[in-house]
Order: sequence, then structure tokens, then C-alpha cells
Amino acid sequence: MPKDSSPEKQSFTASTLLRRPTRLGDEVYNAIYAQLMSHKIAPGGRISVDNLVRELGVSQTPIREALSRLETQGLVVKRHLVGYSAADQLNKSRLEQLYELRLLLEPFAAAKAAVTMTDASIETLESLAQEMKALEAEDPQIAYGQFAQRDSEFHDLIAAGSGNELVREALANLHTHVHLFRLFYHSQATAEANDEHAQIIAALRGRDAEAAAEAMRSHIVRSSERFATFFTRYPRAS
Amino acid sequence: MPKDSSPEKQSFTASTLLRRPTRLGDEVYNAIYAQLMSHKIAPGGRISVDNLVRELGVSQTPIREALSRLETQGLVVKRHLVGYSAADQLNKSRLEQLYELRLLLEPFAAAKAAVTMTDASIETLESLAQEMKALEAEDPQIAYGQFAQRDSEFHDLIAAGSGNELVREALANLHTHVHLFRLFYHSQATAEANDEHAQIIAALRGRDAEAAAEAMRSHIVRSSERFATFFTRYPRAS
DNA sequence: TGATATCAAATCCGATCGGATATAGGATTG
DNA sequence: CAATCCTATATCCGATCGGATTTGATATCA
Repeated sequence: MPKDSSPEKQSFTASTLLRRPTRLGDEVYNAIYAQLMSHKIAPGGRISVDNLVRELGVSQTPIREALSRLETQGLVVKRHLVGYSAADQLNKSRLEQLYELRLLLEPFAAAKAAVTMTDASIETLESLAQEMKALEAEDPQIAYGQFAQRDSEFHDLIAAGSGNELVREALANLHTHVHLFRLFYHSQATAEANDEHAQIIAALRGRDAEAAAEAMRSHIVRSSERFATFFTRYPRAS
Repeated sequence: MPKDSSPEKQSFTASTLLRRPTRLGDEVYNAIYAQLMSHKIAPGGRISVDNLVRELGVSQTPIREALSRLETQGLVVKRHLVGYSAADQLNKSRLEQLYELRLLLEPFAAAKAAVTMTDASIETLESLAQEMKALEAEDPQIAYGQFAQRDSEFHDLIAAGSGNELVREALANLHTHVHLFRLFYHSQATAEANDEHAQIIAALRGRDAEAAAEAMRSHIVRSSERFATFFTRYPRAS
């Protein structure tokens, strides 16, 4: 699920407050986002505004608005007077850059989170981890989509726990799980990740900043090694 | 000047290629951006689409497009059925987060740039530094705007020199110079910065990654100290 | 056969319009 | 006098329309 389909952060009080009228642009955003995640729109594939008009039954205005948002998030690209396309798959270099950046930010975030994170948030992490573990038994083809979503929440929650909202936003803007899922959606290498998640949680529980950073660093390095196999298997994709 | 007013990166070959017809939305983007930098729009001030229609003489469509881009960059905020406003000034916490993030990324970028950056880019850095130094003699009130722009280019060029485009984008998305300028546009504390820039350039010239990272780290720390005085002078702003 | 010119369809870009909502200010009532 | 209600205005949101451009297909010619 897209986390920032709406710029308004939803807090726990939001449900009790008055419900603002829904924005059509949000639903369009979610629809396109879902089509990206489900590979209904292939990497690099054209995204025609007029087609979406016919398909979704709304006018161009909210579609343009949604595509504009997706563009600044790097999930689609636009060429003037030509139109929108889905972003290309990550190439080898981009993938390396992605992990390089994550290594700069996420261990730092984990260390701070170990100190400042609330117990309630750690509980949420725990339940996410359990859900991911439960997915090991499911059909890998289906399970990986579920896994990617929860993994994304897991990492975002730690980033939020760091207390540095800008770091969290920088990581969220990477849309790591979208790009990785579109690169490698047939993966099922989740069992190792579950172990690594458990180590991260243990360090956070122990409020051990050093251990949390190291556990996160190790997790990211190993994750990158798992994904690196893609380019050895399919060398032409690089 | 806004660097990413257009999503298309302009390379050195762009001028030789066919010049695509101009996008009205780009000019609107630049106009609003200029109004933000010139404080014609105050922090938190409302930005009415209809006013811009009258002021700029274009229809709502390109204005919405430009504002939408500015929104996802965090320079303006939007409330549904209410409208757009300029982003608030940085508060103390946000400023600290900004520098915390820069400290994670920029020394790393400088270290890599020391190894991979081209000599030509270092020359460009040098000329930017000289321009900034020349501004010391000018009227501080005017000079600081010029300084902020060149300082932004300086840091972006090093980030680009790192070879990691994602790191560069993450830093660019912070719009550091916009926020700092809107926070503290009456500053003139640029002499120290010029010395620090010289040290960074020296380390890059010497292809010394360690020294470049340390020079950058020191520069950012000292910059943050210069800006931190704002909140001691105007405690209510925090 | 291959390259070029022409043409038509698809598509985007920007303008304009009506309906819906929020906000501010004044009127009303206790 | 204070609080509430109501109305008017400003504004946004979404729909629709015409013009401009790109793009792909067809036809023509060397």
C-alpha cells in the first residue's frame, strides 16, 4: 500500500475527527500505484492519460495530479508532449547506489531508535515480524508481495523511531520496496531476512544502540547480496 | 535558481539537441520559487491559485502543476479544499535534523568525490569558491542571496561527484539553501565558510578521501553552529 | 530495396466552466 | 455582551474543450 498517497499524515486521532471529503486524485494515485506493484504496468511501459480516463472513469485533472505526484517520487517519468512512463527497472549501478545510501542512513536510524523508540512501536515491529514469518508457509509467489509490504513498514517504523523525520522521509522517498519488488518479484528468499529482523528487534528491545546499528547494517548487506544474484543470473539486465 | 524546475536533467549536449517547446508549468514553477526565495511569500503564507492566475496571466492548469511539484518537494504544503501555503520556517528541531542528515551524507560524498571527481569539476568548484569570496566585498544584504545560490551549487557538485546519484538527489530534495535562506536571510557570516570551502577543495585536489570527508564534516558542523545562533537570538522561533 | 515525405491518429498541454467546500464577517438570540 | 447561526465570498476540485505536438503508418520515389 502506498504510504504517502495523501500528504496529510494520519495520526491515531484522525478517525475520531471529521472525515474530510475524499480526493479523487488519491484514489487515482492508489490505482496507478497498485498497477505498478502488480506489474500490470511493465517497467518503462507507457502510461497514457487518456487510457486512464477510459479505464478509471474520471477526467484528466485528477489523473494528471496523481501522475505528477508519482513523477516527483521517481516512480514514473514524464517527457514533455510525449507522456508518462513507468520508471525503468533498477540497473546494477542504481541498485548498488540504493544500498549504499541505505547503509548510510538505516544503521544510524536503528541506533537512535534503540534509544528513543517507544515500547509500543517495538511491539508493532514484533507483530510485523511475526506476520512475515507466518508468510514462510504460504505460496511464495503470493507471499512475497505481502512480505515486501510488511518489510517496508518494518523499516519505516524504525526510521520513524529515530526521531529524525528528514531521515525517514529520505528513506521513504527511495521507495525501496517498490523498486526491489519490480526488479525481483519472484523472489522468495525471506527466511534469512526473518532471522535478521529478529536480531534487530532483540537489539532494540535491549536498548543497545551499537548492536542495533550493527544488526541493521548486517541485514542490509546480506539483503544486497541476495538481490545481487539477480544480475549474475540475468547479466543482460545490468 | 531552482535546479530541478524541469525533471529532465540537462546535460552538456542538451543545447545541441532539439529544443523542446517550453512548458508553461516550468515558468510558473520558477516564478513561485523566486517569490519564495525573495520572501515575497512569507513562511506559512497562503498561496492562492486564483491570485497567481491574475498575477501571472496563465490559467489554473500549469499553476496547479507547478504547485504540485513544489508540494512534493516540501517547499509548499497543501490542505484539501483549503489551498496551498508556503512551508513554515525551520524550527530548532528541524534544523538539527537537517544537519544531522547532511553529516551522514556529505562527508561520505566528499570522500568518494575525492577519488572519482573529474579535474574539470574541481575547476568549477574553484571558480564557484572564488565568486563566493568576491562577494565578501559586496553589500551583505544582497550578497547573501548570491552566496546561497553558489553555495548550493558547490555542495551539489560535490554530491554529484560522488557518483551516487541517489545520494545527490536525497541532498537536493532537502532544499537546504532555500530553507536556510528563508530562516536567516540577513546573515553575512560567509567569510568563515569561504575558508572552509578552500580546505575542501584542497583535499579534493589532493585526491585525499579521508581529508575531504573530514573537511566537509568540519564545514557542516561549523555551519550548523553559525545557524544555531538564530535560535539563541530569537528564542521564540523555536 | 531502402530512404524520405506525407498524412492521420493518439496524446498531451493549457484554458475555461460549474459545482462544492471552507472561511470570514455580520446578524440574531439568549 | 457573548455565543451561535447564517450568509457571502474566496477558493479549490473536477470536467470538458480546442489547439499543438508527437508518433507511427502509409505512400512515393530514387
